[in-house]
This record gives sequence, structure tokens and C-alpha cells, in this order.
Amino acid sequence: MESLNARRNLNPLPEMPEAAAPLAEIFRREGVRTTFARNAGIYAEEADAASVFLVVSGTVRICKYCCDGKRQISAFHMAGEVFGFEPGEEHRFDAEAVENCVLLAIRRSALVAQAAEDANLAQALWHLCARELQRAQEHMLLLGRQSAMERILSFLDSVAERRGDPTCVQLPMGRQDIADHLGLTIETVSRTMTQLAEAQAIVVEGIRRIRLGQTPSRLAA
Amino acid sequence: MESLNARRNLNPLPEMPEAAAPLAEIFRREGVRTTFARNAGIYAEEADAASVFLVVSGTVRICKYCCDGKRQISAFHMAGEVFGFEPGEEHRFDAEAVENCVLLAIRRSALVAQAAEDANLAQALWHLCARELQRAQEHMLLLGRQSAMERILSFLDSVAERRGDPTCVQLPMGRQDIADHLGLTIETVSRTMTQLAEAQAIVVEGIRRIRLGQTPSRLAA
DNA sequence: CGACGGATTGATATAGATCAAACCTGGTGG
DNA sequence: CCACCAGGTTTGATCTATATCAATCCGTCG
Repeated sequence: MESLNARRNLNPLPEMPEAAAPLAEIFRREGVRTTFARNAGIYAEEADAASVFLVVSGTVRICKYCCDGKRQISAFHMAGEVFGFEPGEEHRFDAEAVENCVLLAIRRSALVAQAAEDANLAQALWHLCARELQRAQEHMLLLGRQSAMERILSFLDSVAERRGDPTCVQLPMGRQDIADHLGLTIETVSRTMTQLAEAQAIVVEGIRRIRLGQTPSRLAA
Repeated sequence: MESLNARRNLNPLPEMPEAAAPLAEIFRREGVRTTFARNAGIYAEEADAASVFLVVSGTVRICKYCCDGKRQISAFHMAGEVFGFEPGEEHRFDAEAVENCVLLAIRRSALVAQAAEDANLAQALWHLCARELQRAQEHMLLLGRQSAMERILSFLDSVAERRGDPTCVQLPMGRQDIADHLGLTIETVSRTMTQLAEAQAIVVEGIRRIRLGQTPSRLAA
């Protein structure tokens, strides 16, 4: 639809929801441009939560490792999204670059200080947080109650939607990341996708380029 | 209408974290006391998000039903906790009374209006939300990556902690609610608890009264 | 007492995990 | 220009934790 917008990345900020305007303003004024290479760590669990980030380009994963090495990716953040803002002094999750990323960083303390003065900003912050919570709750439904096939389909749909083109997904992450986000193994992700392809619910145009069938795909599967 | 039905709350409120002080103040001043019987609906998905609630006593479950009737309980709220505050105009989840509940209700619109003036209050709101998000993220790890036994143990621990006594849990909810919160079936919850009892990790003192072993219970299991 | 709504236990089925091998594909160096 | 390598991915064979289906049990309440 609006593929034009996607091209306009010459300048600083990607689009953000209007509610986040005061926040965007701060990033524009104070943001420090930082880049992270594919798979680089942005911050680690228990690290000082000193900065808050805005994704300019690329994709970030927020994840947690179990004692036994299992990993759960609670969210991916893409262009225009803010992450790393937590109420405590320490991060409780890791953030890592899924692909090469450009981020803007601002100091958390500055943000908190300004929010104490500026009710508009404070409101933007809770909107941000509430949206994240909403996603998290939806994701719990997926993790707790959906089959592998349902998980893959909703994941593809949601990425397609976030990316703007509802018929074709360009996945920024590999299969292992998908598995760790959906609570599956990489083998199950792979098998399920081939099943979907055989059932013509999707077309695998490239290992990371998936064309989605019409919405009835869910019904068919 | 409120002037007639409203019984202002004169009694002390349950304890709340200090960060929530401005919010607590509003509930104290404007909260309308409401009661809900066991299993009563408090609000439904897509209902107008007109009120925000503080639990005075009892337990509330926040849940969502799949098309096929499966249910996921994303959270339980107990005394001192606030729920029902969402950024949109509509609820995206159901709230139901797990047991007989006393709640205080305030108007969402009033809250939003005051938050626009009072940065302190706005801050309290995002703290509230951030804490909820944090819980949700921890819960995703549980749903995505833990075994039935690990889930039951963390659940019991977390309820024990919230209730104040780390060695003995009084469960306000039945087995089906636990199952729907942990992404398991009621049979698996039941079987796992008997296994834990056999392994002496817990003692089932009554169907809803569980004594917890020392923390090494996790290791043993 | 009898009945009803949880809860537990039992027998079996199965989706997804695990272990293991083969298969791309893009990059490197000969 | 091609052979080779390495990472990620797919496929195959099997195992197992948990779901499902079906009784049975237990405690509470009329």
C-alpha cells in the first residue's frame, strides 16, 4: 500500500505512533546514533539500565536465557520502536541485534527527569508500555494455547502487518530466533513451514521471503 | 448515579507499593466500592473500558478465550493491585472474579484527565504498567520454555511470595484456573502436584493449602 | 443420604522434542 | 572458475512429555 514511506529512510527518524510524539522529539534532540553488528549484544540482563533506545533501522530481539541455556525471545523491535525503558535500575532481559542495526540512544535518567515535569511525556511513556504489555498478553495466548501451525501463521501475519505488506513477509531473523520466540524448536518451525508450503498456505520465495496466502490460510490449516 | 450507590471507602486500603501513592490517593478519595461474587464477570473483552479497579480483597483473573473455547489466564490480581487500565477505549481481555471480591472502581476518564495535569500520577501509571509488563515477560519464559513441573513450582512460589508467607500457599483459585494460567491441562496440574507431593517437595495440607519445601525443591525435581 | 462439582487416577494417543544426517548457499582461496 | 568450507536449514527416525478420553474419588451442601 504505502510502500513509498518505506523508502524515505534518508533522514533521522522512522515513523512513530502520534501518541509517542513527545518521546520522538527527545530522540530527535538528544539521541546519540549507535550501530550494532548482527548478533551484537546491546545490553545484558542485570546491566545498568542507563539508556533507552529507538530503532532507526534493523531489528532487535529482547530475550532471556534459562539456567539450562534455553532462550525465550519475548519480543522483536523494528524501525520506529522504543525499547530498554524499564522502571528498575537494572535490565531484566538481554537485548541483541538480530541484523545490523542503527539505534538512537538517550539517557534513561534524563528521560525520567523530564517525565516528572512533563505530563505529556509521561503519558507517552505509559502508552508505550501499555502497547508492549498488550503484545505480551497476546503472545501468552499463543504460547499457552496454540499449536505449532497456529503459532507460525500468526507470527508471519504479525510480521507482515508490521512491515506494511500484508501479503509478503521479509523476515529479518533466522529460524532459530523464530523458534525461540514461538516456544518451539527450530526443527518444528522448519517442518511446519514446509507443511504450510505443501498446503499452499504460503509460498517460500526465498529462505527469508515468504508470500502469504489469503487470510483463509488459518482456516484451511 | 454514583452519589446514590457510591459508598465511599473510609477504611484503609490494602498496602500498595510506594510508587503507586498518587494512585492510591485517588482510589481513597473517589473509589466506589463494588462487590463481585465468585465467577462473576467484571468486564468483558470489547466492553467499554470505563473503569479502573483496585482489588481490596479477593482475587481477579484476566483472561482471553480462543475461538475454540480454550482459555488463557494472563494474570491474577490480588489485594492491593490495580487492573483494567488500558490505553484503548475497549478492553481486550475479560476480567472475572475468582472468588468473592471487593473492588474499588474509579472512572478511567477521570484518571486520564488527572494524569495529564499531574506528572506524579502519570509516573505512577507507567510504573504500574511496567511492573505488569515485567510479569508478563517472565510468564512468557515459563510458557515457552518450562516443563510442567517447573511451571507448577514457580507458580506456587510466586503465589506464596505475593501472599507473604514463603512456606505455605493458600490458593484462591481452583485447578482449572491454574491450568489455564500455566498453559497446561487440569489433569497435568493434578498429576504434577501429586508427583511433587510424593517427592516431598510439597505437602498438600488441603486441596487449596500447599506447604512448600525448602527452596531446593526446584533442584530436587 | 444422595448428588453434584471439583479433583484425582488410569489408559492411550499424539504433537512436538530430540538425536542424527543430509542439504543448500554464499563466501574463500587455490 | 571451481572446489571446498561453514552456517544455517531441511529432512528423517525415534522418543517422550503432555494431551485426551474415561472412570473413579472426595467433600460439601441440600
